[in-house]
Amino acid sequence: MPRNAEFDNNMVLLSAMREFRQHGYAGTTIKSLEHATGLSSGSLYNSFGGKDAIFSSVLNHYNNVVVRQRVKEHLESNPPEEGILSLFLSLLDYSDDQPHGCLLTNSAVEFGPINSGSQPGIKEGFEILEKGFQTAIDRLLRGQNILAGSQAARLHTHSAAKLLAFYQGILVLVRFGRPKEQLCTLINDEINQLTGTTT
Amino acid sequence: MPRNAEFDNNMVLLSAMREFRQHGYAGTTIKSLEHATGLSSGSLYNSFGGKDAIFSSVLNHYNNVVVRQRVKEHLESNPPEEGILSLFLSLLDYSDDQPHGCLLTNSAVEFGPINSGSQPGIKEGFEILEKGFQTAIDRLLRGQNILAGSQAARLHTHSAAKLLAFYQGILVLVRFGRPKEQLCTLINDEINQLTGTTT
DNA sequence: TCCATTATAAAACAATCATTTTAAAATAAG
DNA sequence: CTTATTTTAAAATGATTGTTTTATAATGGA
Repeated sequence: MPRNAEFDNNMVLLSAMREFRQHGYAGTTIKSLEHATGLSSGSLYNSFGGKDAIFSSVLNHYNNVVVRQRVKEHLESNPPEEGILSLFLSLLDYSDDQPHGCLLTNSAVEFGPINSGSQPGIKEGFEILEKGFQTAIDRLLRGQNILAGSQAARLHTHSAAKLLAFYQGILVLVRFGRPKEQLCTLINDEINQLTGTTT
Repeated sequence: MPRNAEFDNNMVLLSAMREFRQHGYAGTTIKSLEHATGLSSGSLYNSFGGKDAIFSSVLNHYNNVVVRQRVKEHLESNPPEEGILSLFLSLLDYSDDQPHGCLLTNSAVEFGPINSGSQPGIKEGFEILEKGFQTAIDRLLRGQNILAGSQAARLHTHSAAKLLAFYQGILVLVRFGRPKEQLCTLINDEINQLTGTTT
């Protein structure tokens, strides 16, 4: 076989990811991807395919290096109540001038219920998140010796979905530009209420 | 003065609103607006200005006929706990095949923290919502005879912001296409937990 | 009626879009 | 070294973008 590519595939995906997170799918052009990645359109089309395919690869990469990483680092750590809290607080870890926002949230909103089916990575990412929340909650209940079926357990029936909703809401507010301090206290309040003993 | 316009301004704004809610700002073209409104681009530019200006008018109209209307109908009604619940449940009132999503949520996510400043209507809409939540919570506390500064009151310190976050999260999940039934039980759980007596 | 002013529709416009083609440069295998 | 194959960069392509221009139709005020 002749000639090897001159670029690092992961680096290119990372650059493209930043671009899509900031400007969305429609707002990102091939030209802006050329500039961001340093590759010419020829190389981009040669190694990834069209814009759709690039986005698919980016989304897949995002699920692997961001979403799964977050779940593993926070939601599978001990103790679960601290992990859940630190996961949410990690959403505020961005350079103060421009929050990048979540590619899953942004894409789900941009594509809508009809077109989001064309990007399976969105649904996949949501499932990774929700399952992560579920396992954390399961461990939380077990740690508090709460019997399955009890009233205390019933309070946590849909907690995974609730956490997912709260998660998406926070990311909308992050993307909207809410001050970090506000979101920080907001998160502490909400998570402590969920994980704390019945106060 | 000569000749009057042949169209109803509010009808045109309503059609354009549907288009922007479904496809976003970037995903909506002048051609699609021509088709949706029945006007030619000439008329659109003549009466509203460019695409930006059309979107501004639509956003303003959305705040007036959707957001303020929702706040007035639900959050200023009695009793407040029922109003808050019915507000959230009203987010699920759409024809089953295609939820339109919230123009504020969608726009905040699409524009991002940098460009959203160019559309003051977004910030304005968020403020209308949050103030509505705040007044409802104030009335709720007063109705429950909860003293300001008490521990019970402290539980509700950031409730308005929390409700706003939950509101945005639900709308992301709506836009993502989550089944209504799931979101319905989710909403009932969350709001009852907030408004219910301390269980 | 006549005219000044506006609304309307269609054509025209340049810029930008995603994508393809072209041709030159590069390299692993023989 | 050769050569077949691939990467790469730049130019070219056709479609679509937002916007402007043009010409025609319409109407309130004099």
